[in-house]
Amino acid sequence: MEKTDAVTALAALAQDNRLDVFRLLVQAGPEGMAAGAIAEALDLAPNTLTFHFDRLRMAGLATVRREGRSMIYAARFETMNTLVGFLTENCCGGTSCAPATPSKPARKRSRVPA
Amino acid sequence: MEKTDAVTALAALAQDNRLDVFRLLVQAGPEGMAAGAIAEALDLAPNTLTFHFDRLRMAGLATVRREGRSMIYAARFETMNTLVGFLTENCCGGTSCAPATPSKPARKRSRVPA
DNA sequence: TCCATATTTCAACGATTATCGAAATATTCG
DNA sequence: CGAATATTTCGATAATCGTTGAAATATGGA
Repeated sequence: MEKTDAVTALAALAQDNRLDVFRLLVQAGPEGMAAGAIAEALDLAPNTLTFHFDRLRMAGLATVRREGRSMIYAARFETMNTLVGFLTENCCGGTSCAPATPSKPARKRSRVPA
Repeated sequence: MEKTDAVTALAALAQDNRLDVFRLLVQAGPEGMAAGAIAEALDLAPNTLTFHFDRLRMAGLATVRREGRSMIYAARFETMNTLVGFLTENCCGGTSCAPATPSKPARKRSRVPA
């Protein structure tokens, strides 16, 4: 991930309403949510919402698809994970840094002992 | 973590020079770095840098301490980790989210928060 | 004390941002 | 077709942002 992509993604999340939208999408899961449903859930004007959707989409944090009259938005989880990795890159000069970092190489599920 | 704290932290990271500063601090580790050293490393005017440090500090992403004539800034890792947790809260409605490609069994990577 | 170093404060400026209202576009249904 | 629904586009506006230059503050050393 390029730095400018990271800045774009962070900027997309760094706004009250947009963060609400994104978190709602995250909770909605891969199936996403109709723009109208989001507008109602967050009490936002539809045109304002379009503006925010654009930002999220440009940042690679959301996708759209049309379904009848509705536009269905969904979170792009992969981008978010990449972003997190970018932030913690070379953390503490490469040495393991004390607190519970998500960049840690996560314990592998132990194989079934022979 | 409150939503407004998350927005503040994200906004603090959502700027080219500030993201550079933060990542430099992350890589510098808990001991931190002198303002002057950062200014030199990133080629930024000292007053501009002070402005950015303030943002990072207000967002809880950095700390300062004086050491002689220098101000030593260090990253606050805990805040960053909390922020990441906030973003992925209730991911996919609590069910394990299989990101992006449902076709492949997907390599194990980021852990799904409980 | 005086001087150099290191950093901060302040006022200004152009640029970007989020929101609004009104009008436009796309889709479905009768 | 024409009406209703769902969303987007456009133009305007106030607010916030990042940078600059000049001046101020704090520290350590001669």
